[in-house]
Amino acid sequence: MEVFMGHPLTDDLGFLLSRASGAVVRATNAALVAHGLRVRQYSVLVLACDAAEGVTQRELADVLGLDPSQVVLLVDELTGRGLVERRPSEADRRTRLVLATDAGHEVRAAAERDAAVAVEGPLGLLAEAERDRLRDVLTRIWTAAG
Amino acid sequence: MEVFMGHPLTDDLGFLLSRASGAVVRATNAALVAHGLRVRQYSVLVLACDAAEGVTQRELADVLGLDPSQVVLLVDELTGRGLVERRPSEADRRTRLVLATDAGHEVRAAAERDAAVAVEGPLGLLAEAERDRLRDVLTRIWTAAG
DNA sequence: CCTCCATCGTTGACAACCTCCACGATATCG
DNA sequence: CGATATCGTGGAGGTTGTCAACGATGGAGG
Repeated sequence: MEVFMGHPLTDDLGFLLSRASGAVVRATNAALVAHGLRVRQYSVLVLACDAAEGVTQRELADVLGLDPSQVVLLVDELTGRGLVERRPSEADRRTRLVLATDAGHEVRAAAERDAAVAVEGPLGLLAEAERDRLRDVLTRIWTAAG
Repeated sequence: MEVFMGHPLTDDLGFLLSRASGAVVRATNAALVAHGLRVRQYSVLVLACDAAEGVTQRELADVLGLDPSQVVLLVDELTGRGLVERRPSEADRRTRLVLATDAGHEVRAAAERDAAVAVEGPLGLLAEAERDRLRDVLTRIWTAAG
């Protein structure tokens, strides 16, 4: 593998980004199977759990960078497992608020613990200062891309 | 969007990683359509171009983190467009070396230029020192994940 | 009030991608 | 020679990304 170090491709930030991202996602997914979740669903669950008043599906799509049609399916799966529920909004009857159930909060807490452990593999040897710096850089890349 | 800053999810490195990765890949793909390529094929082409003696498909799979069966299809598409060719290896007749054609080298050079421009959007505002640091961190994440 | 236009959720379709399993051909080790 | 491993290939099944259309609702302007 060292043969490829210094290679034009392995120096490419885009390539490194997707490679690292894939590795972390894989590790997280492996940890989440125990809870019957994939990263995608887990992300929706977390956002629903942290929004006391609920989240609209449009907001979920914007934050996660997904097409609204994907959010529909994700929420469908989560409601099917009784982890979240859709509630009509009184303010805007076009939207449907997604709220986490009690079971949803429990699963989220358990999954969050396992996911954190799994991610220690790829990210464990990063110092806290490095993580902060990485967070900052990645956030800037994201916002710059619009 | 600012509503979600400081949120448990938007602080998650895995989430930020896949979000930033997706943004860069999208931008790169948009730039590559003009050359009839996607990032995946482009990566294979680059590796083939830079290996004067050719690359085995196994090596491609390892470097790119892909299943060997995916590499087959990618090389098929590139050969179909006349950008690379498969040549039997004399040393090991199980393997087939992938080499870039003259047309492949030309397309690679043109695509590389456009891709670099497209990526300036998401990555442009990073200082050179930051890019180096990011490269280092991402490489370590990748190798740590095995 | 009413009309025009934007937005939200939903559905459907299609291409791309990932993951796993199995096979034939070849290499390597004992 | 024989057992085992590796390389490329093919195929199946599930997940993701992207796009177009639709009904229902909201909002702005006449």
